[in-house]
Amino acid sequence: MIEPFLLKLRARDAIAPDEEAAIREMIAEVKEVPADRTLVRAGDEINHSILLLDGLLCRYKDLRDGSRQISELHVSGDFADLHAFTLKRLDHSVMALTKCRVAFAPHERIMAVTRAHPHLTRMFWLMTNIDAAIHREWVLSLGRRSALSRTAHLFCELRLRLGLVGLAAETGYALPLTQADLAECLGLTSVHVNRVLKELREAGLVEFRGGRVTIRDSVALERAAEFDPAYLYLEPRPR
Amino acid sequence: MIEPFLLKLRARDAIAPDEEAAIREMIAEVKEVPADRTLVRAGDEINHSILLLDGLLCRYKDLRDGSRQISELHVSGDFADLHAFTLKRLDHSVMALTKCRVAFAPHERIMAVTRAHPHLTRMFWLMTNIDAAIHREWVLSLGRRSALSRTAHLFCELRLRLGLVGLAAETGYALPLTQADLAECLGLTSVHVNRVLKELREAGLVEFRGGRVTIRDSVALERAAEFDPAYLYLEPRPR
DNA sequence: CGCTACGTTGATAGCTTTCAATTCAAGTGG
DNA sequence: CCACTTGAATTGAAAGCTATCAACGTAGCG
Repeated sequence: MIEPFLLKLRARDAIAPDEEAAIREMIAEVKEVPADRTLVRAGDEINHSILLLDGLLCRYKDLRDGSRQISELHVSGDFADLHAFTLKRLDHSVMALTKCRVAFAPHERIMAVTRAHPHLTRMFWLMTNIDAAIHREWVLSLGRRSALSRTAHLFCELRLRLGLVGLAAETGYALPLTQADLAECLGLTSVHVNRVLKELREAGLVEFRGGRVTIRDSVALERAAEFDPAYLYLEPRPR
Repeated sequence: MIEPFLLKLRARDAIAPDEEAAIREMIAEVKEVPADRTLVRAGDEINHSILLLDGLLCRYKDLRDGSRQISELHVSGDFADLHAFTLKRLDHSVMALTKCRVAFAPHERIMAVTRAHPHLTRMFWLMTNIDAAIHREWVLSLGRRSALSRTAHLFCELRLRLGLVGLAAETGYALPLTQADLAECLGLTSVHVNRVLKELREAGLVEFRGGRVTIRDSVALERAAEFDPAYLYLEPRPR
C-alpha cells in the first residue's frame, strides 16, 4: 500500500526494515476521495499529512480574479503536504485532480518517528527539500522557458516521477488531466496549451490525448525542454 | 553575529538558550565575499551550508541561451542553502549580489545538532519549508500575476523579510540591486522592469531608485500585489 | 575627459491571451 | 439506435502585454 512511497525513498537512500515498519505505523486511515475534491484549503490548521497512494493531487493557489496556479502535481507515493508537519497550516490548497486513494498520517505519529528515527527524519526532510527543488524548476520554467519548452519539460518531469513508482514506461504514461489542468500548471490559458500540444504533436515530440502522454521522440523532447533530471535527486546515497 | 538568524527563528517559535548555544557552535568560519562572486555552482557536492550574515545573496538557474532565473533572494539571517544538508549537492547556483559576510556551517556540525536537538532540527526543517513556500508564491507570481503586480509583490515580500531582521522600516528599505537583477527575479527583461518601475512610481505606490525602495502607499501597494503575508509564516507557535 | 555600468525611452515584433465559434467524444434517455 | 446533452478539445481573429532592438541619458570613477 505504501510501496510507492518506499520506492521514492529508496531511490534516494536505503531504508532499513525497522524504518519501513515505522512508516507503516504512521498511517492512521486510508480513504477514497472523488475527483475535484479539495482536501486542504489554504490557511486551514492541519494536524495530519496526506500520503497519496493512488491518483493525482495538486497543490494550488488562486488570485482574486479567479485565476489559479498549480504549484506542484502529486503522484502515487508523494507525501503531498508533509511540510505541514512543521508549518502547521498551509499557504496553498490541496485538491484531487482524479479519484484518489489517500492515507492520513497524524502529526503526532510523525513526531514519534522523528524521536525514534533520526535517519528517517532526514529522509522526510529530504522529501520536502525535493519538492522545493521541483518548485525551483517550475520557477525557471515559468520565468524563462517558452510555452512549448515549459510544456515539454512538464512531460519529462512526470515521466521520471511516475516511472519511479512504476507508472510510466519509456514510451509514455497515463496522465488523466484536462488541458485546462495543464494550463494551470504551466501559467498559460487552456487555449494556448491546446496550440502548444498541437505543435508538440506535429513536431513528433509528444502526444497528449485521452489522458495519456505518448512520447514519440524522447531525445528531441528533452532537448526542447532543456531537461536535466538532476533536480529530482535520483541517486541513492547516505543522507 | 548570528542575531539575524535568531530573529528569524524566534519569529516562528521560541529558541531556548541551549539551542542558541548549539547554533553558535555550528559556525566554523566567517568570510567576506565580493559582489558577483558565485559561492556554489549548480551540481557541486556540498559539505557545508551558508548562513548569510550581511548583504544580498541569490539562488539562480540558467538556460543554454544565457537567460537566468533567480529562484530566491536571501537577506541577513537566511540560511541560503540549508537544504543542501539533505540534498548533498544543489540544483541551483548561489551568488552574492552585493558584498556579503557569510558564515559556514559544516554538515557534520549540523548533523550533531540534529542528534542533540530535535526541536531545533524541526526549526531548521521549518526554515527550508518556508523557503519552499516562498518558491510557491513566486510560482504564483510568475504564472499568474501581471508584471506590475509581480514587481509590487516582490517589494512587499522583501519589506517583511528585511523588517524581520531590522533592515526595513514601514517607509522603505535599502535594496542594492540593479534593474537587471530584478528582471532575473521577475521573469522579465530589464527594459520592461524599467517601465514597470516607472508605472509604480507614477501611480504613487513605490519608488525604486539608487538601491533603495521607498514605499509611498503601503495599502495600495499590497492591494496591487494582492499580497498576503501568510506564506511567510510569521507567527511564533510551538513547532 | 572618456570609460563603463546602469537607467531610460521609442518603435516594432512576437508570443500569449481573449473572445467566440465550432468540433469531438462520451454518456443519457427516448 | 439515434437525438440530446455536456465537458473537453480545436480553431480563428483580434487585442494586449512583454520582448527585442536601438539609441540616448546619467552618474561614478580612474
